[in-house]
Amino acid sequence: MAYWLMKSEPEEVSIDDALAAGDSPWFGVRNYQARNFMRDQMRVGDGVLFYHSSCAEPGIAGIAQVASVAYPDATQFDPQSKYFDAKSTPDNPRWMLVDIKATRKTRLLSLITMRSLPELATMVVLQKGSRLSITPVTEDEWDAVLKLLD
DNA sequence: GCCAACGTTGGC
DNA sequence: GCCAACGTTGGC
Repeated sequence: MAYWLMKSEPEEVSIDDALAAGDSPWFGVRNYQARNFMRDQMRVGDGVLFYHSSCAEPGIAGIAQVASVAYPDATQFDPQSKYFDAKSTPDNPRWMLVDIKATRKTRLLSLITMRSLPELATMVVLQKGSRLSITPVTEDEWDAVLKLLD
């Protein structure tokens, strides 16, 4: 079992949206490293910290689980989508995703608070220059975050 | 809106 | 394969 932090812009998909939707595809990732985490390393049942980014109060807003293995992101084939990729074909899809199931909304653990806590200092998302939308979380970091959210 | 940091593209 | 130019992310 592994753990992850996944960023979502709440204007697009918030923790409330995700809770209402049930299992839903984590569409729109267009970064190879983030794709590779989903394609190669995620397993059903992995723990996910649901993070709100590009908003007034960025931070961890809920808990989720990986709910499927990887499969092609349908938005890459849709010319109407802002995630359309003309260089990708159904025979050779470039972008993969997993389904995510939100399990609960938590109080907001803000980025500012996260930065102030020594037990979270090792988190990849907090490293200087880090902007990956999906980052691995260690078991110690996961335990520390859940303890803070209790 | 700014801009640091990082990723991608494409000419050579 | 190098690397300059350009694009994107995302906090502030």
